[in-house]
Amino acid sequence: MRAEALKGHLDGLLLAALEDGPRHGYAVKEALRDATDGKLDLPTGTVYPALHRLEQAGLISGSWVVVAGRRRRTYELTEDGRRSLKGARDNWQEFAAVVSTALRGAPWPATS
Amino acid sequence: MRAEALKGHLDGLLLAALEDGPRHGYAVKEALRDATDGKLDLPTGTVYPALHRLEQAGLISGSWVVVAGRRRRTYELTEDGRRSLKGARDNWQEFAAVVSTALRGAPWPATS
DNA sequence: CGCTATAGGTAGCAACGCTACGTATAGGAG
DNA sequence: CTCCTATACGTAGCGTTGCTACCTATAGCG
Repeated sequence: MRAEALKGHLDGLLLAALEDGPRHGYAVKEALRDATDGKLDLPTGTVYPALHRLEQAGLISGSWVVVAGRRRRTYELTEDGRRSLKGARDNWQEFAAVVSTALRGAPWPATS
Repeated sequence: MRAEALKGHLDGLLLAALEDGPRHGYAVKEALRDATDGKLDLPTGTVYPALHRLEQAGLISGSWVVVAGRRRRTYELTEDGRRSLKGARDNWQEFAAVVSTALRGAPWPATS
């Protein structure tokens, strides 16, 4: 998968991974990997800063938990986050439709 | 459409717009707009630099033409461009499938 | 004569995902 | 006991890239 391809679509994926309950960052990364059959294996340097952005934006809220001597930052969706996820899904639908149409090519208006 | 959404997907769209014959930059912009029912109305500041990039990369080749006293830069796909377009379509298919899957959410692995 | 559509262009910016690191603990392999 | 891997979090800096805002110029119409 090309590096730039994800730009602007990552946030929705992260929100979706938190939709059915709280998860910590590493688990989000794994959830996305598992759900996509390994095809979406995000580097941690992508996941953590993105989660920080989302928290900053108020779309998720995080809290520290200690499990088996390891500290975890657990995130859950806020109400805004839920709304944003819905918006992200709608946007994706439209975006995908537009790109699919334009990429398919035909029928182009006659070449002038 | 969110600004960042297109990142990494523009090149394929431009190549697709040139698939069935040479077009100049402005016509490429119009072709994409018309083909997507006005939903993909790229600013010229996006189109022209992108075409320059594609020419630089050897995916399209351009030449100046004068039509009705107006100079036009007409582009056509190179062989590399045709290959790249094919690759872009394949990548898009995979990318769209992955994002659609992850965005849909279910079924996530059990929350640990 | 002014306005719009057509046609091309650039400079500079902002966003954002990635690479390459660094820290630390738990647990199994040897 | 030690080493290695998986788990878990983090940041600095970079490169790409589309966009905003602007500029130039011609054709054609009111």
